[in-house]
Amino acid sequence: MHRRSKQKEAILRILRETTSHPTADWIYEQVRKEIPTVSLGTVYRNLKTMKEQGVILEMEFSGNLSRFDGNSDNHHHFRCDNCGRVFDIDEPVDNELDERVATSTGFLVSYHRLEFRGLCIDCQH
Amino acid sequence: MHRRSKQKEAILRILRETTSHPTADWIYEQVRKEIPTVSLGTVYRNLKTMKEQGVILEMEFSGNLSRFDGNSDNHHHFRCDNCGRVFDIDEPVDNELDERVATSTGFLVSYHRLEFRGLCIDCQH
DNA sequence: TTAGGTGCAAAACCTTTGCCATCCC
DNA sequence: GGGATGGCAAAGGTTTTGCACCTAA
Repeated sequence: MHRRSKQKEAILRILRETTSHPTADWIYEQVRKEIPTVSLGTVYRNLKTMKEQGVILEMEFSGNLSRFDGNSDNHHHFRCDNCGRVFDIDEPVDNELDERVATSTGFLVSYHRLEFRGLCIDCQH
Repeated sequence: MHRRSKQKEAILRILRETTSHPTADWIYEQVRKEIPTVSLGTVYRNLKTMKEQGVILEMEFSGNLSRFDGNSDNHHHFRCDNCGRVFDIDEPVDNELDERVATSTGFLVSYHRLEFRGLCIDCQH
């Protein structure tokens, strides 16, 4: 079914080694340092596959380009409106919220995403 | 400074008349019904301007295409993972959350966005 | 052996932009 | 009149895809 390849493994490792929520292109540049012949298409293909398998998280809510997160646990993000960097926030996830919304709407709520916006420390001056 | 045009007024009116959080292209199609010569570029230009002025909200977190919201008050959204529709959720906004995160991170937190995911009523069967 | 993965390049998509005509104020 | 706005089309940038070749199982 799923085969291993050094490209796929490099992509996942690089994603897990950083906390910077990189874009596909950034990941491509990093992979290229160890596999110079890798193609951008391969990076996109693997990111898409891993996202569908729940191995990684695609952050669809962070601006123009998609960003990826090697940690697929449910956690929150802070995005700086000035420099665009994304940080993990360890505020606990409130699952009661999902239940309240499920009750009031009749929808089946599986999870929620929380994104804080503002200015990071570096950009407040 | 800012002049009026029937294109701009039509775009804003259409956006305010719907609760469907449309894409730029959907808005373009609607505007075209009353102004057949309108161009997609004009729709994008005006959406961008209104977004910068805070008149409308761009929902950057809803999938591949941007979606727009004629209601710029702070409120939450539910996105159906099956049909992709976006609904407003009237769960109250918790401003304490922003303060907690500000305290623990040192960031300046101006607001947060909350997006629920799951299946809407129509897609549960 | 062979289904799945890769590289490459083209295509597809969404969004922005330059240029010139047109319209408001 | 003169700056703001629009129409058109081309450019830009990101993501997807078709195809021939390669490779892990």
